[in-house]
Amino acid sequence: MDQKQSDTVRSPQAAPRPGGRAARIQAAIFKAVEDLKQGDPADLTVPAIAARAGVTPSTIYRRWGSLAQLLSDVAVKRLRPDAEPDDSGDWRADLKGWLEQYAEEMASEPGRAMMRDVLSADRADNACICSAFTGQQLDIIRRRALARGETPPDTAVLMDRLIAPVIYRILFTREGADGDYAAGLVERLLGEG
Amino acid sequence: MDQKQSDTVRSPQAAPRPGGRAARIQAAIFKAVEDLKQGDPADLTVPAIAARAGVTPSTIYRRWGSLAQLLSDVAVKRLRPDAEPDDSGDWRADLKGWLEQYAEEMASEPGRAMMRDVLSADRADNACICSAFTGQQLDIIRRRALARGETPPDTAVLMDRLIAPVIYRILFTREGADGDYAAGLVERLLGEG
DNA sequence: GTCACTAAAGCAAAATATTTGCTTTTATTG
DNA sequence: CAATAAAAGCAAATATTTTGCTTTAGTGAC
Repeated sequence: MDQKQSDTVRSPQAAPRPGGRAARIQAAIFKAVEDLKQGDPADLTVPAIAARAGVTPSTIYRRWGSLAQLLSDVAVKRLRPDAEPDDSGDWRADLKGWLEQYAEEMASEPGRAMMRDVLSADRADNACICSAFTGQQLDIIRRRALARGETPPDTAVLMDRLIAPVIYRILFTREGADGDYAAGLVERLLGEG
Repeated sequence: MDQKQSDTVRSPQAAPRPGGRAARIQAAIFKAVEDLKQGDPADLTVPAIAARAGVTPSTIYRRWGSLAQLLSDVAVKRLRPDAEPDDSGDWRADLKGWLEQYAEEMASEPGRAMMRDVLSADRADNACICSAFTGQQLDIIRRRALARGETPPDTAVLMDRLIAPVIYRILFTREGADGDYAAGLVERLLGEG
């Protein structure tokens, strides 16, 4: 009861009826959001998105409940990794390269916007999903290392020592986190013995 | 131009005209927010806050620009530390105790709500301010240690190794961060040599 | 295929929230 | 104690969100 309409709003990802129309409309709405994100942020409203997607606003309110939740779902979709981390045979180098790129992406204006969107959703699920994506990428690097008989740190340690500081600085400080900072984190972690 | 009214909205903290009325009204509005936070979150609207504070909604919109910005300012006010960390003479113990308490506070439902509020503001300033508060508390502990000729880690290292992981887990994972987790972080950091 | 069934979309009216122009009040300054 | 200007009040104009009801279109049984 603390969540308006909580019983009628479903996650659009796992629609119980994913037949043609629902998917088509969701795609149109997501595309409209992407398009409108290019322009003035003040124009990123539910009525504007609905108009551009050729849909009525109540469709959006009924499916997502709020603009924040819709933006959050769009952000998660875009944050889903589209490729595995590079594999050079040297997991330390791969890890450093991957984290540098991750930091730069997240610190960029679009990256920051996506994080804000994910975090301002009504439900907290999406933030967990993003974190899981990140963990999966790290796991890929770790598994390769393990397969070669090496002993990379646990995923939890990587999250605490690499991901958390990068994200914290982006969200909470003016300095942010660039590639050099990220590289420094990896060096400090791996150079400890 | 990318921010509606950006030229007419000031930070209420640093009002250029802090004479009696402005302060009185701000206090009434902050109090109204605190009060309404007790009840159904759906009732935490600008008109409701204005009504309870005995003020017209346009006052709030003109001063803060949006509900999100107002909630963010309220959260920062409440996040400002009200006391120095305990001083037992043993900075390691003080650090651990302080972080345990910090983690519990931030992981609590009110703590999470405050973080969400701070991060969903239009301006990013408030997040930086919160981080600065935290840094100041850590600095107090560090300075005591330094005064006794000890060598605590740099503040930046404490932020990366202790604060960032706690906050990250609260924001992005289901596990969250309890006192034990926080204590473990301190032990890992200090137990390294 | 066609039919019944139901989830989801459309539509439009009602309810809320936000913005804005103008007036009034009240700190601040000299 | 005026003059000034910042901030608040008021109310009308906009914009948004919510809601009840109707229509459309996937799904599964026959």
